[in-house]
This record gives sequence, C-alpha cells and structure tokens, in this order.
Amino acid sequence: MQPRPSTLSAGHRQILSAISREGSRSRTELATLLGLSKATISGLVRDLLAQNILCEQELIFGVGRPSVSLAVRADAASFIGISLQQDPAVLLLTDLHGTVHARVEIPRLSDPEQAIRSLADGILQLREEAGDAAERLSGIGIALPGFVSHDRHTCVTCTALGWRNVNIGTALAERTGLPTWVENDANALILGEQLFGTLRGSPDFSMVFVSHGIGCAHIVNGRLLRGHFGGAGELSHAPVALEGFGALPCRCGNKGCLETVASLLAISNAAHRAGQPTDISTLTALAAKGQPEPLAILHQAGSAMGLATAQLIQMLDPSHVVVMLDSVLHDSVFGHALLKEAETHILHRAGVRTMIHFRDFAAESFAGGAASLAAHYFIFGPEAG
Amino acid sequence: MQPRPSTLSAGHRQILSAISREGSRSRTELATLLGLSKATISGLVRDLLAQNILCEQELIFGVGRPSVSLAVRADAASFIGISLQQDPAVLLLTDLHGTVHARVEIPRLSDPEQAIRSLADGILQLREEAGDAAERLSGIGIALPGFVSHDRHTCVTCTALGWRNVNIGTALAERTGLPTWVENDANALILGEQLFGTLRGSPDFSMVFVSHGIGCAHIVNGRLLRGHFGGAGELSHAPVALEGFGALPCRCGNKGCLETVASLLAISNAAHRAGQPTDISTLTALAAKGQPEPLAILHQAGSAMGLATAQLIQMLDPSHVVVMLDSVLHDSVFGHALLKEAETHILHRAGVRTMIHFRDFAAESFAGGAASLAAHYFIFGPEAG
DNA sequence: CCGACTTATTTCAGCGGGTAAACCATAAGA
DNA sequence: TCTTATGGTTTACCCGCTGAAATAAGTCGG
Repeated sequence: MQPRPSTLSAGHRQILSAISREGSRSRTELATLLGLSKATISGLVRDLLAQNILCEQELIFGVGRPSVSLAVRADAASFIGISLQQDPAVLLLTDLHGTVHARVEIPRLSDPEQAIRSLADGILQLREEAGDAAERLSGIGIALPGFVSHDRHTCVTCTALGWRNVNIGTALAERTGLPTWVENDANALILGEQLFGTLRGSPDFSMVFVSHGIGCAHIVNGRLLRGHFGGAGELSHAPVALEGFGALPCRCGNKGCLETVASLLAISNAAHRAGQPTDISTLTALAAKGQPEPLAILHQAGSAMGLATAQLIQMLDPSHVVVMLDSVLHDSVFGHALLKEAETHILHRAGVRTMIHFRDFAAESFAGGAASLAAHYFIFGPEAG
Repeated sequence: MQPRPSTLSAGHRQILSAISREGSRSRTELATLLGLSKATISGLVRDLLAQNILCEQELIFGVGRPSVSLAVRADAASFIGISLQQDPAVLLLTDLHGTVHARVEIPRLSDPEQAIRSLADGILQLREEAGDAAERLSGIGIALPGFVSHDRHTCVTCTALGWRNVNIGTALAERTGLPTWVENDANALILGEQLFGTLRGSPDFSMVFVSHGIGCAHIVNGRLLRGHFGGAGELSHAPVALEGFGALPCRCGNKGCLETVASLLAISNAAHRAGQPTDISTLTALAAKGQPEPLAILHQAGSAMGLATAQLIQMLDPSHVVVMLDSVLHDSVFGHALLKEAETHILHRAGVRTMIHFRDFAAESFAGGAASLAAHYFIFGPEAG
C-alpha cells in the first residue's frame, strides 16, 4: 500500500529504533550501542535532523566536550489507530511518542461496506479534530478481535463482527492514501506496549486481557509471536477447567476452556445461574462483603486465569506478564486467586522471578496499540514482521 | 573459545545456511532465494568451492544452459556431540550432514573433574575410531538435562548430575582446543532436528520427549525459544492433573505437574502402587490384552500428555509437534489417549491443522542434537543464538 | 548438422554504506 | 593560559554488492 517514498535507509531505521527503544542517546552512545563507527552515526543523524525526525536535546556535561542527546521528535509523524475491539469503535490520532491528539468514537458496524465508509468518515473527522497534529500522517492501524491474513491487510475471520476475508486494510488505504495495517487486538496491544509502553524494548514478555472475551499475545526474542497459522496466544481456549468444577461446554465445541470460566461474559453467566447480580462491579462488591456465591464465582474465575498464566509462564518463560483487567477486579478475590494460583503452579528457580503486573483496562489501549502498528512501520520499515 | 580463523563472511554463511536448510540449489536459485544478485552469489560460491565446503553436484537440464546444483560437502567439517542425558553418556562424531561416523559410550560421572577427564578421554577414543572422518573437526556440543548459562559454556543446574555452575564448556574447550557449546537436552534435540532432521528449516515447531522425565523445546520465528531466564519449554511442570484423578505431589513442590503422571518414572510408580509390573513393555503388553489397571494408568498418562500438548499448541501454534516416545508406547493406549485428548482441546479453525508426529526414541538423538550445536556454530557463525 | 533461442554463470566498472584516523570543538581543571 | 579529555566531523579508502554486458552450454526446429 503505497509506502511513502521511503527515504530512510536501514541505517537510519537502526538509529530510530534504538532511540525509541532506549530513549534519548548521544551520537557516541549510539555508535557503541549499534556497533557502528562514529562517522557513520554522524552522517545518518545529520540526515534525520535535516528531515526533522530527530532533534538535539540538552547538552550533557562531563569531562571534555559535552554530548548532545538526541531524541525522536514527537511530531515527526502521526498515526491513526482504530479499535474495533468493542462497540463503539475508537479512533485515535497519536504522535510518534504515543501521545493522543484526537479521539473519535463511532458505532461499530458489522456490514463491511458500511463499516469502511463510516471509518473513512471517522478518519476525516479525526484529522479535522487533530488540526496541526495530523500533519505528517504516516499510516493507519486497525485492531480487531479475530484472525488476520499474513500480509496484515485482510481480516480472515472475526466472529464478533461476523467477518470473513474482509480486506479492510486495502479498502481504507485506497480511500485515505495511507498505508494501513490490520492486526489481532491482543497483538496490537502488545506491539503498542513494546513500542510505547513501560515494557518498551523488553524482548520477552506477554500480555493477557480479560474483557468480554480473553485475549493474549507474546513478544519472544524481541518479536511478536504469531505462530505458524497466525493463531499463537489463543489463551481463551486453554484447557483449564478442573473436573471438580464441572467443565462447561465452550462455543468452540470443547469443554473446560478458559473463556467458559474467566471471561467477563462467563462470570456474568455464572452469576446469573447462581441468582446473583450479573454486573461485575456489584458482584465484586458483594464478594468483598464476604457473600459466598460471588466469592466462589470470582475465585474460580481468578484461579482459572492464574492456572492459564502459569501454563503461559512455564511454556514461554517471559520476563513479565501484564494482565489487563477491569480495575474493580485487581484487588478483588479474582486478582488474589489469580496470583495465588499462578504462584502455585510456577516452577521456582533461584534468581528467577517472573513479574505479573495488573493494569487497568482502558478503552484506549487497543486503539493506541493499533496506532503503534503504523508507527512500527514508520520506524522499522516494510521488512519488519 | 578460539573461533577457528573464521574466513567465512556473512554472505558465505547465508549461502551455507540456505543450502543446508533448503537442500541442493543452483546459483541462480540461491540468488532469488537470498535476494542477492547473481554476481554476488557467483563470487561467494567460488570461495566456498575453493575451501571445499560446497561441491557442484549434477547438472539439471532444461531449456538453456543447464544449472549446476550445489550441495554442502559432508566432509567440510565434522563435529562431536556428547549426550549426558542418560547413563551411559553417548559420544558421536558426525559430519556436516549429520551422518554418524563414530560412536563411543562411557559411564556418566557425577564428579565434574572426573567427568571432564573421562569425556576428554572419550573424545580421543572417538577421534581415533573415526579416522579420516575426524578431519576438519570443528567443534563439540554437549546436551544435558538442566539449565545452561547464557553464553552456553556453563551448566547452571542439573539435578540428574547434581551439578551447579559447572563450566564444562570452557574446560573441554581448553583440553581439546575446540569450541564447545553446552545446551539443555531438549534444546539440543530440537536444534538438531532444525538442522539435520525431517523438519529441517521449519520456522515454527515444537518437540516433546517422554523418557525418565519429560522435556520440551520450541522453534519460533525460526529461532530457538529460550525464554527470558532460559527456562522456556519446561513442560514437565505444566499443571495438567485433573482433580478427579487425585493430583500427586511433584518434586518441585507443587501438585499435579505433568511429570507426576506421564513420565516413564511416574508410569512405573503408578504401576508399582497398583501392584502391576513396572516395566513399560510389559505394562503396555498387559494393557493391549485389555487388563484394566495397566489400561487406566497408560490412559491417564497419555491423556495428560495430550492435554499438555494441546496447551502447547494453543499457546504457540506450531506447524508440527514431534513427540518422541519409546516405540512400545506409540501404538498403545498412551499414544491413542494422547492424540485424542490433544484433538479434544485444540481450537479447530478452517484450513489449519497442527501435525502431531510420533517418533521413536533413540539414544543417539540427544548426542546427534549435541553435535548439531557445533554445526550451527560452523554454519551460522558466532552471532547465531 | 546448423542457426536461433534460452537460460546459467562470469566478468567488470561503479555505487553506497561503512570504516579508521586525523582533525576540530568544547568543556573541566591546574 | 595551557593541558587533558571527550564528543563530533571530515577525509581518504575499503569492501560487498549491483546492473549490464559478455560468455557458456544446453534445447529446439529445421
């Protein structure tokens, strides 16, 4: 999709990615970091400064000539991120640091034709709202709950939207003239974290989120783990339900899948069956008061998540697992049971401790991750997987 | 460890690895395969021919000038592989195609000093036995059941041998003058498969083996998955035991780990508790005759393995999973239960089918994998992870 | 058997990214 | 002011790779 006349060479991209990963660095630091000579760095940085992609920040004094720290200019490029993860769809316009400059919500439509039209309209609206920040717009990313094709232009399947082989990427690229990338919601989320988040640059970590459904993605050896058929990280159908709990049938046809126990939908269903309020906040509040039924439901859900997390950690040995949850669940039985069950099933070794972090679920997270898809393309170029 | 005067450039290695991955290719094919010009390939191939690393094979006739297929010369280099996976230790000398040219068995000693001495002796013996095939000896690989350091010179922990921070790599390198690499047994196995095996070149597959213990390793994005702390693939402590079966305590302190149910040791223990013969062959024979207790034990073990395999497939989405088993287990209830349970818990998608292969357990497998460690170094150079 | 055609491989002049080493800039400290 | 230390720049050069042309070695149709 019309890659903008890519005047950036591999060397330029190396510098860009190093700075966006490691933060502000001087030329000499970059030289040692990248294993290139000072001469090379000097030339490449000159280009990037001329293109207003990098800027010189403050001087750092020591013995000898002070070094000038270089940073990526936030306004070097801007990106649009679209989340179709929930209804309504969220559209964000971010800069190269991940800062949000505009936000639009539009209804999430199922009909592909209509969806594309309404997204194109939403993009116009977003650009208008963003004003100057929409200059140097460099790409669009779309996050959706489903599988995408290998070229990341087409949504292969998406049950939530009822889509099958919808080439939304090319369609939007044609309408907007911008390179467009489609990605699974969990993958977009973790790519955003890798580029903009607190775990920026970590080569081995995983993210899990619990919402209506359950999603999961992994960064391994510094790269997104897609799997051979693009289905890696499908934690939601991990076999976790223990016999004693009476495994429920799952929509995938099996029994005892994680999402039959631990997704918000599953929790609500369980609450409904037990004659309890189906709202998560109310349910956690009741559990906090010691009501046995809500306690049991949340405990079982948290334990199942914990078990799946333990499976994940055993299998992949990440440095961190970020669990995104509705904030009311963090400190509830759910969170405690999750941590406890995970701890129980992790093989402990000396000097090794996988960090499990909770993080608030923000509707923006997915749209931000989607925007990072385009940012990835801007920084790493067409080759990057 | 004294890398032999590496006269091979990155370009040379690209060609070497492409041919050893894809098999015999012509110069022009290599050019398109690697995205290099024919001119470049021509020059690089000339060097490799001069060094007797490549050889020209038969002509392939079509329209126009016939193309000459190039192959890696088996005798371009030879490697020693040492398996400390079981007692006795197995030492192999292989060529660059993985063919075994000599084999020595020595007792596996626990004392590090003694072990190193006896291995050094064994290596001398091996070289003698191999004769001409030991020319151009290029490195040593060691596979052991335990964790190794990041530089792959030191065994960090190995419960089977009682080792802790034993720098066997450097020790053997000093005694032999050959670069030496230490690796976890499962990792060595899968690296051997990646280089020499039938799945050669596959970018996403996993291997599991069931012996005294259970081991597992993964190739992801074409690279070995080590995890952040080097502990990826630790399937043996995957939480699988279902409540109904009465989870057993594991030596890791948890309950219900895979290896408490499905390892050969666990099967023998279960048989012993049930007053059945503890020998696997006898047990499977009895199960084949329909004896209920042996059937139940093997079925439970196989199901547990199947469940863990399903977890693996869901998490990593490999193209293949190779399960290495004692041959008597393939066609027994164990194998059937494994396949059935795995099938049950895999999320099926259209056009997607993960292949689960059984393969015979050969004592040579690990030593062959170990040899491939050195071959990896020869082909891919010092940079390769 | 011959020329026309096709495809594989080699040769060669030149480009571009990268380098080492010398050089310049700019500070701290005596 | 002079010395020292370090960051960044300039310059001459190297090396891998390229495109285009040349060469090699067949098939195919007459």
